[in-house]
Amino acid sequence: MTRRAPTHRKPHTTQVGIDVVLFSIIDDALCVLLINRQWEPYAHVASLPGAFLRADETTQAAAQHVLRTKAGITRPVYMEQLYTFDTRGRDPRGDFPTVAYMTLVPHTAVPLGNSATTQEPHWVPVVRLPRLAFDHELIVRTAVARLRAKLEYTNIVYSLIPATFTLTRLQRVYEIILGHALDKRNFRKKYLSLGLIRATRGMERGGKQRPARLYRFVSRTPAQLKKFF
Amino acid sequence: MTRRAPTHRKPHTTQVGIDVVLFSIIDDALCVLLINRQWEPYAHVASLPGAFLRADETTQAAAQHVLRTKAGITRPVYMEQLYTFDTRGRDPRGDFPTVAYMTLVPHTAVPLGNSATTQEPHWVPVVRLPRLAFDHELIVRTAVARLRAKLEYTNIVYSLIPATFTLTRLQRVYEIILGHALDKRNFRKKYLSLGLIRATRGMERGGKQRPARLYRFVSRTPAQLKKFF
DNA sequence: AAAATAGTGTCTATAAGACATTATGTC
DNA sequence: GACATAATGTCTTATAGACACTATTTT
Repeated sequence: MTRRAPTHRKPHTTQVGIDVVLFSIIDDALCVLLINRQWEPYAHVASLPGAFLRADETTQAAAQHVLRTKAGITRPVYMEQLYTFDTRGRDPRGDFPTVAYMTLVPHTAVPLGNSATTQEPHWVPVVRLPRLAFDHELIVRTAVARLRAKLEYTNIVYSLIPATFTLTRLQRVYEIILGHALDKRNFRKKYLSLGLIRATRGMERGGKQRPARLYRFVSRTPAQLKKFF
Repeated sequence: MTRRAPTHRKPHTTQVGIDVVLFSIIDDALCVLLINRQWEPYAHVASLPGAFLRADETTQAAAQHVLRTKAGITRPVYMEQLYTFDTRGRDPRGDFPTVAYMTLVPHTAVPLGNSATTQEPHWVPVVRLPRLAFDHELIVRTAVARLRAKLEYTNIVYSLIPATFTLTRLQRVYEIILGHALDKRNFRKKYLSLGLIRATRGMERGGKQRPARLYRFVSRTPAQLKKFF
């Protein structure tokens, strides 16, 4: 930021929006958390949970605040800034930029149920998006694209699955997000060679079949990989 | 953006910064355009050209306006939104977010020289950055990382070189930005196989040696590639 | 033993990387 | 003809992708 010449014009200020795209895998579908708007504009239309940036708050803190108050998420999850949207005419109240964040949580981490502050949050598969308020469809599509891309060269799936998981489950998550089937043997060969996960001593029982070995991520913090999928 | 409940609190508004990282290749170095600040804070310290977002202006339009007024760039160049920075304490005048854009121009497109509005713009190799105002060093580093990454899977180099160019020159640009040497035969084999560029009938004369064939990009618009470098 | 999913290896095709010589201009 | 850069191809290695059967548990 460069300071302007000292003119006498009052500096322009604007509201800044914060929107959060919260992804989770539910019932073998990539879902996004939506709420129903209560007031105009777009009353009763689905939208992303969001807020206005408040004084002395960073956009990241604001996004975390949205997660807490709108989705009841308190545990740390993966979160990254997605993009700052400011298409003209996105909001009938006037133009202002909105900083969108993308977050990932295992579905077990999200308490659902309506409360006074939660405005009927609900999960919707991204392939069945309803009409969304503002430019939120664009935001969701951008987030899906980012998620798919990042899946290929980072380890961020760790944030979508429980601490321990079977390789079949991990592969399923990849298939759900990427939208196409993967070869079982190639997936295992490649994933194990990355060194990101390690076998535990546990087995997943409960099915009517041979139990599967449980794995876990060596590290549950974001990492970039040279080569991936 | 979700509208808040109709409280009686006045909505918070803030200034929004716009900063532009303008890259060009000059004298075989990746350079960034800096200006010298005239006023506090950080008077006489180098900084990125920037501005405050004005009323009824998109961030992209604001970035383009900065390009025009601070760097004299009128021709279309490659520009993309980089990231929105809002680290605490970046600006002693208070915290507000700043939307950074990254743009690329061939050095021939940039008229240099000081004018009333240009505050001594000058090109500085990114490997020899001086002290920068605010969090501009972080912004430049982020931009360099983005540029390097994008070089590998997009065709955006077209915006850094003249309309026609030799393969040696193109390779040089890649080497300069990536920071390491590339094999001549492998580079040509791979680049030509991508189908992004086409040989012209022209040759580059002027040296004391065998003239080199001139090529040009088939399309000078951004494109994503499946595989690249 | 039937059902259901777990788990495993080879072969082929493609891409990446190392590497040196000949060609064609200018002076 | 000396100089300077242009232009070109092969071989090796690594990675990606296709592909099918055996193993282990539950009921």
